[in-house]
Amino acid sequence: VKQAENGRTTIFEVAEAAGVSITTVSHVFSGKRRVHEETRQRVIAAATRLAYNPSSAAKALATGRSYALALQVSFSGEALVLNSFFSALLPAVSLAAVGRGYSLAYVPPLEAGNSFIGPLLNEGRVDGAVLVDPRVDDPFVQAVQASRTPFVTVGRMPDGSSPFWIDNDHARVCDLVSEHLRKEGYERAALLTIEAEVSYMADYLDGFAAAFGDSGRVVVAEDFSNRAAITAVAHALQSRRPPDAFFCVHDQLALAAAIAVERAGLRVGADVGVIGVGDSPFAREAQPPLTSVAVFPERFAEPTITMLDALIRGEAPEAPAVIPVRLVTRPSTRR
Amino acid sequence: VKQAENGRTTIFEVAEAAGVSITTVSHVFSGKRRVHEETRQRVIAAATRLAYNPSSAAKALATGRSYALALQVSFSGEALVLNSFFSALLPAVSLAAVGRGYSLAYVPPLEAGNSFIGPLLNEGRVDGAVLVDPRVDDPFVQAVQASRTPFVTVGRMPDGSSPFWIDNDHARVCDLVSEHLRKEGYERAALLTIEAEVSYMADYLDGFAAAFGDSGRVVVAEDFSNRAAITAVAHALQSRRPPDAFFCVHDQLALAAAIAVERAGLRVGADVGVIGVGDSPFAREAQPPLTSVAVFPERFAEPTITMLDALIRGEAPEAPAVIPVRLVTRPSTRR
DNA sequence: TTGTAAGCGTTATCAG
DNA sequence: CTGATAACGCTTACAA
Repeated sequence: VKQAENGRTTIFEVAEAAGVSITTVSHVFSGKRRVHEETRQRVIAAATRLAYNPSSAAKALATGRSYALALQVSFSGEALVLNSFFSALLPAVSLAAVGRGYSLAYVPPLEAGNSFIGPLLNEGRVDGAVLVDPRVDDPFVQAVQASRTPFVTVGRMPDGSSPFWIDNDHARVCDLVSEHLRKEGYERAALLTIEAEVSYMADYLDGFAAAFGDSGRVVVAEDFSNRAAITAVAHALQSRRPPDAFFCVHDQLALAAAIAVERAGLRVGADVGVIGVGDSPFAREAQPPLTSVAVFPERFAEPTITMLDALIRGEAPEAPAVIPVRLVTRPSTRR
Repeated sequence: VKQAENGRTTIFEVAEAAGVSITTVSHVFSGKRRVHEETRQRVIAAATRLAYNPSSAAKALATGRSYALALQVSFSGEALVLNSFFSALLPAVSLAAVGRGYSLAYVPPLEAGNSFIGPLLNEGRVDGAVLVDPRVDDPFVQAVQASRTPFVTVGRMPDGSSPFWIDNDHARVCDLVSEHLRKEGYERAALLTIEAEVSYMADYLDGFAAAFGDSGRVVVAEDFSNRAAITAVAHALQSRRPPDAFFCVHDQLALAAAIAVERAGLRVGADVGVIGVGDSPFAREAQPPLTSVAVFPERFAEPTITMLDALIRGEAPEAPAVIPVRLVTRPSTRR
């Protein structure tokens, strides 16, 4: 019988202790074939007593699977700091992955030509990837596609190239917002957004145009900073027919918009409505509290992992999932 | 010669194509022994042509190392959302890990008894762990110690049980703050903090006591929410000798403190100084802008991975690293 | 400077 | 219901 030199208990030792072959031990752990209950108990007992843990490396070599997934977010820096969606998504996805026996490797945004993209994908370190807010020109996204690694996106591929995605119901967001603003009597809404090549930006542009048509107007901030948004909003407020409401694609932009409105000597709510997306703590605790469309990052976890797991195992994945949203009304859109 | 059935190029195919043994191919890639330059070139050429990538699973099985690290943060939810330090730390650490050939597995905060803690650590999926703001009673932290997995902490173990850590220079934070407040003429500073079993909380309590002695006072908020902090600060301001400055252990608390000060009819800066830690975008863009002690999460990455790598390889790690901080003065502490 | 061959600890294919 | 045994694709003594 083989003895472990490095201290690890091996399948051989368990087999000997239980008086069975390693084949049986393997099957007790994998559940891939029936094992007589009594035998099973003996094996379990022996394994427990010897503190046996199957080596993931050996399993990986034998099966060709690593039982690890990669998760990448396309942005970092302040965009990440200010993104409460991601902060909630990451633990949830990780937990769901772990619940399926996968570990979750976090991949930072990588620059083109980064020499670590290849190894990660081509050395068989991961079985699949979760791409959050993917951009078509992202080097990692391209490498994932090139290496034929199964992947699921959170948010859609902007070019519609992948049918495997989970996304917020952005269309519904637009509907909820437009309906609410109308009901409150706002007439000249503007969409406050930033330039970014992710799918939901297009959704908001389309949805906003559909809901507001020519009466709507699009204001683009340079980036996610307060400074940029304040400048953009201030500028819009000085125009001939200034907007009387701002539909902001992110709470962070909404906060800035509210500040700009007040600096212009107008009242948030009574004069100019401000509404955001995300329902972050910042929206809740702002002065005045901001109306926002709540999204639920935790709900992405299970569908995402389920879909990716199916893809990896070559099974037919379920249809793309659209996660519901909810409007939370607060004083920033009350007249 | 073995042929790959699953499509992967193996070391055997490269060896044959280059007219050498697999041993030589192995050494060309690992660099663990000299290979004649000409031979080396042939091997590289063959490997490139065949798109060879060494199987990480096979490598792991042969060497006993997984080339993966785990990173865990002890908190989640709003505490995580509001923590810009972590959002910057994660990509930086991941990049540094990847630069050393490791992938980085994100481990969510796990509850005691979670059945996935064991496998992750005992199946040899990771060679080491990074524990961010560890708490002594955290199940994962305990499991890491029990499994004898090498680990480095970002922030110290509250019980001082591990000498392998990287931390902000919290003592210096206290010095900078007290010196600054004194210079600006504030005389009755209060420390605004929350209850949490992480090392830096103790640092601030100690540092504050040392700097302000009996003239100092500690105000404890229930949690990191604005509501809790506002309540605590409002209460303190109503006391007999109200503080004339708040030293807040986090920018998030400082923002709330500023709100509470204004609601009490006092002016931030002129009447009551407010100073935070983190120098987050929120501090920068607040009204008035908040004085804050800047910290540099990106600087944690290299020292952390270097230390952990040394530990894993059984080498002597460098001394604990203390990362410098910097005071950023803004109107919230200007009289 | 290079090669041979024995592991590493599983899974999976046959055969009983 | 259970076992032998050949992969899986590397690393690393040991030998030349």
